[in-house]
Amino acid sequence: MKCYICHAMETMENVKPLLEYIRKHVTLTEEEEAYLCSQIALRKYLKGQYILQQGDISSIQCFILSGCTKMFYVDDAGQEHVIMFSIEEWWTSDLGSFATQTPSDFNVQCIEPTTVIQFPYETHENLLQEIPKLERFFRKIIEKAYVSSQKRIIRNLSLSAKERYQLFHLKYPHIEQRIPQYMLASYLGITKEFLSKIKKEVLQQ
Amino acid sequence: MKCYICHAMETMENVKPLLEYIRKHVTLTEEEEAYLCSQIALRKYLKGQYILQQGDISSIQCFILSGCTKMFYVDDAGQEHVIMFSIEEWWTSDLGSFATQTPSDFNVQCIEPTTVIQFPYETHENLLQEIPKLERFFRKIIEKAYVSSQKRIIRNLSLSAKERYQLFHLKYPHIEQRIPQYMLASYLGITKEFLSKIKKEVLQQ
DNA sequence: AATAAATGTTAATCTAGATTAACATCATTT
DNA sequence: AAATGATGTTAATCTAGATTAACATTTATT
Repeated sequence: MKCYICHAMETMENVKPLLEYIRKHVTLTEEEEAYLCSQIALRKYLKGQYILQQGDISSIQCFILSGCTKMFYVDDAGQEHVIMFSIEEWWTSDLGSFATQTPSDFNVQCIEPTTVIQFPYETHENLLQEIPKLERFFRKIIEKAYVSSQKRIIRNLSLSAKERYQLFHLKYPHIEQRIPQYMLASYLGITKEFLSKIKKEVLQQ
Repeated sequence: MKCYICHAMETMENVKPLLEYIRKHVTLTEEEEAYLCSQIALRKYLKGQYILQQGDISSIQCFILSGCTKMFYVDDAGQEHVIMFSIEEWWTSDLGSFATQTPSDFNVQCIEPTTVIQFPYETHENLLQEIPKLERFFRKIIEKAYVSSQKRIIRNLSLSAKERYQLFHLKYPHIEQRIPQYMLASYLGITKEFLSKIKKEVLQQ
């Protein structure tokens, strides 16, 4: 099978993680996989580059092959609020803006050099109609995202800042290592000064 | 068309709001609609009854025909945290538990006498495979739910309690009228005493 | 009509986490 | 290696919202 992204054999490799990921949820035929590949594109971003900016309509859904992104919201007071981090084998984009084709509330910025597979909106909707199994796949992906979003709401309502930090530290040690501490503080909903204090307390215990 | 729920003509009325709601998103044939109706059930709950209890696996997805429910989480300290209210023309259930068939983190309780249309899990999955347009429909519903969940996270991170109250008051005045104030406080993530104080301030302005 | 249960209010006191500001490290560029 | 910018720490002070507890009002039950 020839790579539909760059038409060369060697970079066929790039699509593999995506196909394997999809296989975990649904089983596509070889033709369907090939067709899927013909509809997507590879894109590399430098550290600091934006995949999406607040106010723009999200035209792509991105599957991360390598790198790390943060999705954040800048409020009226100019304060940044990190909504989520995304790393390899996960999605990044404002799904709301993508699905409804309305201006996004969020920014998505690369905090490492990042390589993604892009699903453009126009082809995405057709693709799902042509391959209902993909509709199923995306439904399941969104379900997962929704569930973790709900869990985040609970955590923010019922845990103290210290407990939230400890949970993150336990669940996502590999992410903690890759992001500056002030961004984690923003994700946890606290100031960097307070996170610094918490971490000291946790270490002393 | 005969009613598949109760096999009587007069209660065919009951399914109408659901069909109209579905029509806003996808177009089903008459046969598809009939088949859908054959797979669902009507259920009435009294005020105070539980549709789902924390720890149980959610076996049904519910579309509300009339009434009002709250979904809430009881934390380790015994504190209740309201995640969402649902009224007519909306869904209620722990989608996470339903989708993954794992024990739920949430309770869903009726705060009014409530009538719902139920989609049982076993038939739901088949239904979606048999009618891919319904797969699409549910994908869109979940997208919507996910988007509002994300928005809630932002609100909780970037707005003060007073601002959150004012927003709720503006956006959901019809819900505010139907729920006791202490439940709204829980939804807003504050104590009932503090909400009482806020409301007084807002009125005096 | 009387009582109990559920809901809402007020005010005093307390605390988790914010703010400010000065300083410390570390990484990058010249 | 000096300098600049990005990141992290510490400590003092401040505040939004929690807690407690007493009381008020509304609604349901006998």
